[in-house]
Amino acid sequence: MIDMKTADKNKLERFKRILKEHGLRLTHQRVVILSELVSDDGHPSAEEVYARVVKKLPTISLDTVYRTIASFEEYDIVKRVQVLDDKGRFDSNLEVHHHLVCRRCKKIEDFYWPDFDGLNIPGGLKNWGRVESKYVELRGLCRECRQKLKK
Amino acid sequence: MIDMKTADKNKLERFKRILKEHGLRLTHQRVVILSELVSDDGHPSAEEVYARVVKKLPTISLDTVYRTIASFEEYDIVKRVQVLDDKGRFDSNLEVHHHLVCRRCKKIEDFYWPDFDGLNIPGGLKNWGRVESKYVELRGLCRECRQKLKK
DNA sequence: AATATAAATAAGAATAATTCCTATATAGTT
DNA sequence: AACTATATAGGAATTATTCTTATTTATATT
Repeated sequence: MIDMKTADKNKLERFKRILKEHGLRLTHQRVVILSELVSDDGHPSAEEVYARVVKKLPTISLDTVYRTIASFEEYDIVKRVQVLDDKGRFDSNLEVHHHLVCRRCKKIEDFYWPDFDGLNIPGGLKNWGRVESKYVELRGLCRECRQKLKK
Repeated sequence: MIDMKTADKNKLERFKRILKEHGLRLTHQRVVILSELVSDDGHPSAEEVYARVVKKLPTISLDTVYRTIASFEEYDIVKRVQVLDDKGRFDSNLEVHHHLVCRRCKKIEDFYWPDFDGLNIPGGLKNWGRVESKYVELRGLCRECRQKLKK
């Protein structure tokens, strides 16, 4: 907390502003959950966030973690990531980015791809409706899992 | 079944070949489940497949549907699709394709995007591991849902 | 600083999706 | 037609998530 990165501090400030704007209370639980989310870029699940938060707030309930993250999602404070046949996970990186997913260990890594971001979507999609975001998922085997499978 | 499209017939033939190759039995249940999957391009969930299959095989169990689809996945007979905070759904379209997803009604529509398929992934990803597939998800509001929200 | 009150929380029950267990049935082989 | 290993049905179990309700607490008000 003391050595928090500037970017993380900015996220916390933005967070507090959003709570105020929407008349949401600045509870101890919300602050701790958000801090854990912004300091963990490993796309943790609700259970994983709970495991970390409970060390600081021993009486917190898992439900509070779920409920809190759900409201963070609603106000665009974090985003949900869903990888095939895995539980829901969360991401506090709000920049336009994409994911590399390992099919074996389910590790999720962020990456940036401006060439893709600039690509126009196929013309034929015009009358589907309104496309709001474009997301790429690259799937494969991460280096560690490749090594393990070779043995 | 009588008016099955040629493409669907081919899928059934490929399916039978795969079963044989792997020493899997050609059960009545597997044939019916596969038929429902190939004739439904709406990306049904296991429950939805079950609801359709049970009309033809009234004693089939939901577990058989799950188990069967899981083995279909294993042998690349169908693919799993996972949309944010929705249940698992299945896709018998085995061509390289991508998805349009409506955030409101969760409808999933296939689309093709050769310009994307030809794009090289960022060089910096070289040492992540082995990327095996590239998948795009366009998210937004479908036309119907846009209309409904305007009212 | 004390009080009021609406919102948030903790704890556990409930639900939904999926998987496991086991006795029975059956596809493919002999 | 009989054999045997695989697959199935049915229900129990598990996992992830959400709901219910009594209690607590953040914030506004006094």
